[in-house]
Amino acid sequence: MDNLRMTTQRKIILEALKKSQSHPSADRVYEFVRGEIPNISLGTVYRNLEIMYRQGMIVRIETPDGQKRFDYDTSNHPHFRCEECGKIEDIPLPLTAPPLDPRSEWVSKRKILSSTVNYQGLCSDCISKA
Amino acid sequence: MDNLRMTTQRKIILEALKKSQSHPSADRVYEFVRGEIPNISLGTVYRNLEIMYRQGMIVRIETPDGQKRFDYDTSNHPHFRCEECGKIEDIPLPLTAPPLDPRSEWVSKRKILSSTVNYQGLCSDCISKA
DNA sequence: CTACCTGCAAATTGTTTGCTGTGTC
DNA sequence: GACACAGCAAACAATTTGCAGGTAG
Repeated sequence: MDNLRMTTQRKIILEALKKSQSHPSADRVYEFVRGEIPNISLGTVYRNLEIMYRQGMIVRIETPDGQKRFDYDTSNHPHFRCEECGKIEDIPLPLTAPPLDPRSEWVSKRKILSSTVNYQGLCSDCISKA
Repeated sequence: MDNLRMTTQRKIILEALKKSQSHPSADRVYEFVRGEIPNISLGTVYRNLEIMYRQGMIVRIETPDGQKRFDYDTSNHPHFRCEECGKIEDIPLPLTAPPLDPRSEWVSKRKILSSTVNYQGLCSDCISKA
């Protein structure tokens, strides 16, 4: 039941993510992949992104505009989101969330598994447009 | 055009958020508010949450389960999300994202406006259930 | 009195799912 | 050859929007 198959579709979807710097939405991935497999279905794209996400093969990013974005890079790295155009970029600096003191009472009652850091602002494109 | 009115509905929605510790979704806010104004419409709740969010009166939180949550506390504080039950809690510790070095080339090309820190794991309820 | 706002319902948007045939391992 | 997976379309869930009447300032 957990036996993954590397179908042509899955391979190309993963490839699309790998090539893209832009953390595309399912929709964008669909558009791209249709260049290679014109009759692929949107459902297949969603299904594969979900499966690969659950496998930990890719990362899923929540956004304020209600569309999930996907990232090929599974290393824990911070994202920067442009508040103007919505673009999401990787921040190429080693940054991690401050560690939670395990001796604190609040922390000791919970099990902390992971953390994420995000920055927002204006990207270089949107700055030069303004 | 940016002239806000404090209608009964808006007041009660804000009140509901203020009372709630649980970072409710629009749906939950709707349920609560119906206790006071039985014939309020869900559209009104959405409209008001959106307006108040845009005014900076409240905070909107993205979640992996595809429902936005809202927070009365607009101070920049970290959230903890339980991966089991989806509950979102405020972390009562002074924690901020690491500052970005403005001298770095990457940073200098952008305008950083804000940052958020999030932690994920298991809440105390879900630990004791396991 | 003037727009902003409400309730209602219909429309959109993003995503999921049931079905039936297919291709991977 | 079994069983995960594809395509297709219909179903869903969260949120948005058009309209006509109501109300705060």
